[in-house]
Amino acid sequence: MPDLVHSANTPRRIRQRNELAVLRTLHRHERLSRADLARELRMNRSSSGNIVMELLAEGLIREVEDDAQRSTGRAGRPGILLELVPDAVCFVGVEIGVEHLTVVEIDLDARVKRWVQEPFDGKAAGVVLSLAGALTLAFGTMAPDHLARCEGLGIATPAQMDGAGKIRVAPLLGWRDIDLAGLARQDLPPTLPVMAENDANAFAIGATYGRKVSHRGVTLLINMESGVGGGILINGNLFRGGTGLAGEIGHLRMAADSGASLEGQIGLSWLMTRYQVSTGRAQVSLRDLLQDVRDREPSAVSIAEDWARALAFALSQVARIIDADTIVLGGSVAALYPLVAARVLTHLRSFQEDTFPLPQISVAEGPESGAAFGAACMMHQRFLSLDSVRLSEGVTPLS
Amino acid sequence: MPDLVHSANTPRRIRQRNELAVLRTLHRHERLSRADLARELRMNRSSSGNIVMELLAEGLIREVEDDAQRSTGRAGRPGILLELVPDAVCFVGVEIGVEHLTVVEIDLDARVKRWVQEPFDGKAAGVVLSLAGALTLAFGTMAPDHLARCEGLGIATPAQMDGAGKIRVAPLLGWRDIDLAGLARQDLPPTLPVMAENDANAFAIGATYGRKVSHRGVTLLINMESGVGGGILINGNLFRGGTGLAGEIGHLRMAADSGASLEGQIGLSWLMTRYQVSTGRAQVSLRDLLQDVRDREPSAVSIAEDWARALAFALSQVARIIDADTIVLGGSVAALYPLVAARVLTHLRSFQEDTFPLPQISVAEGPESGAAFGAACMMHQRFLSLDSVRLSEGVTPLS
DNA sequence: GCGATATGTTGTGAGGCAAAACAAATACAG
DNA sequence: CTGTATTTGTTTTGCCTCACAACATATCGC
Repeated sequence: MPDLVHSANTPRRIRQRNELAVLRTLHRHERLSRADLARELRMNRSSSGNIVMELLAEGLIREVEDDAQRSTGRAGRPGILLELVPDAVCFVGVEIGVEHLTVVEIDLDARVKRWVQEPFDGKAAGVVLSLAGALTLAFGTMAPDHLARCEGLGIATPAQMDGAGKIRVAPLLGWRDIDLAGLARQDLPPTLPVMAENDANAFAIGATYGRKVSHRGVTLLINMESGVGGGILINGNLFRGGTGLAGEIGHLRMAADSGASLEGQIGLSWLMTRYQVSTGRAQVSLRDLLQDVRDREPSAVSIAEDWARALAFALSQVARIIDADTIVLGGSVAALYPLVAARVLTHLRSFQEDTFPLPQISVAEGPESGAAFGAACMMHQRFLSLDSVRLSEGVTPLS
Repeated sequence: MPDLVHSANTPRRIRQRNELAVLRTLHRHERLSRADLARELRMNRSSSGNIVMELLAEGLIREVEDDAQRSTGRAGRPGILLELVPDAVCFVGVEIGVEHLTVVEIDLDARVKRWVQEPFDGKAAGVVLSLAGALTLAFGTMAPDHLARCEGLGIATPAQMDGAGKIRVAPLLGWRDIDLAGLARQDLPPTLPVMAENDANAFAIGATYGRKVSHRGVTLLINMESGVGGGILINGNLFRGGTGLAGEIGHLRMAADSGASLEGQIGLSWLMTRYQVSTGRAQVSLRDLLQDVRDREPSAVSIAEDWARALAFALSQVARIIDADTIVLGGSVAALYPLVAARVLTHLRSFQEDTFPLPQISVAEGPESGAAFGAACMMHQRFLSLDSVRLSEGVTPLS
């Protein structure tokens, strides 16, 4: 976060800020001319032209060849559209989970170029083997020139992180006090930025990153699997909280006088256990439960109703505190939501006063939702921020 | 909020940023020399000297005369200490409450120069009379040259505000859809910045503003009177949420299957009602209750215990979601906290896993806690931000 | 008294943006 | 088809801000 007080503002920094502004604007709007950029950023055409010239030379952007776009209908000389060069750089996200290693590679457009997953016993492997396996899966088959274009590695793990990015404790993996990013840097080019992040937070970043909408405002992401995690985004930026645990709502209490946690009432484990009891079958799956709910099977509907009520309670608690205007549900259990959306909204309304605005609720979909993708997006976001390594090239050590 | 994308960065803006950085650093550190400033802001001594020269000419800062400070013990020429000129500007905060009008005036050091309160029936008065009364109380006795130095008016009311700063609805006052700041501007110099804010949010700003500590991190403020309001600060900046209602925890539900709200279990009304019932007395006061708790009067202790438990539950819910590292309790009811702090912490610990760090809890004190003071601080903060009017002097209308 | 050290000030140079002027490319009117 | 209006991209000029280096100033310690 660029702190007004602690950063000097030199003429060189102006240029860096403006270059980033051009890149970010181009990422948002896909294709713009130099004049469009000047209008959007409220700078002179001469300035935008100058900055564009530099970015063209760096190979980060290019002029669009497509002549179909040229006929604009307006009078005047048509502008030359500019766009990001997707393959100019790449970003890799890795998720070290309890059961899988997942690797996602995205380009400068933040589009997925590669998705790899392999089974993995995170608890048994230990830190060193886990990391080695993840790095091999990520970079093992990558050509040297491709690796050289990599501008960031993000690592997501189910761990509590401290403010400095070190793992405080990861119960599911049995880890404690580990500087995962630091360890990874030892086996990678020294210029490659590496960051580690909690998997729920990474998921939160990824779940909204591609979308044009909802970059503005407060978004709550909830990831529902066996456990229930969450993350909060404020104006598209991750809100980590005082100790990196913001949004971790799985252990939210359902009442002062009850030991029940949210995770225990809307998580996959609880759903499957209840479904198992109600059907009497030994083998049950989420897919079956969903079908039974669709078929209005009474016992399944009852389970779904309880789920909806617990979810609505949690959402109302969170909405009351952070006043989120958008809520995105992810994880396999999220598939249950569309079947009971009306019930959730009814409960939500009953928990709030009439004047309190209800948030928009949607379900995350597609392969582009997951902690690995989010970790890659985190590095993409970093590349387009003032922390970018591109900016530190010119620093000279104090003599 | 300075948006990287939507603001051009001109050489002129560098200077503005750096002037602000000097003012803010001086506000934080009280007294610094030019060389100190250069080190702190990582700029050249010549630059800091140049900026200081300009600020001296503007009359916002001055050189300290006090020669006692000069002997530093170190070798080398001692620096000339600089400090803000407190009376160079002033900021006024107004609280239009249900029962009182309150006005607070602070100086550039953010110290209280004036505090006025008068009884008032907000519900009966209506918008126009309320505002007129508030403005008269604030500016009626102010000399013209003093008014000219006023650089901001903040208005706090018990109202839901939208993102643009307009009142959506204020149930306690019976108001709806009112642009309070706009109305106030009509009767004031056009250059005077005016902002309206929810009283709980204003309180939150004020409760931490003076302190050197806790400017960093996430702070939750809770104001407990008849009602219970709250506000969230992230790195010293108010977090308003998607619709300006973040931190409004008074109506937090205590359980999914109960209609009880937090306000109904820790607010002043509930405390007094229960105390009244337990003592059988017709007239009871908070002061009496506190004394009875100190005297270990069993029924009073029981009330306090329930209060502690409900408070701990609410704090644990909030901590789980926003991961606050600091909690500040305010309002008259907060006086109960020191008597049961240990109980609250015990409950809080029982609601959380062992690995979850507990926040620091403290009680706001002194006249410098209140919505009016907070509203004044909000304008002080604005003066030292990029939104400051000082910066818009040089803008030329587009030709 | 003298060197060491730190501060404040001055002059020079480089980097960045805005404004204005100009060349290029298109639409439209006649 | 020609000329005008309009918009874009480029070039030139000038101004502003900062960093750097050099110098004058002030204090401490020997």
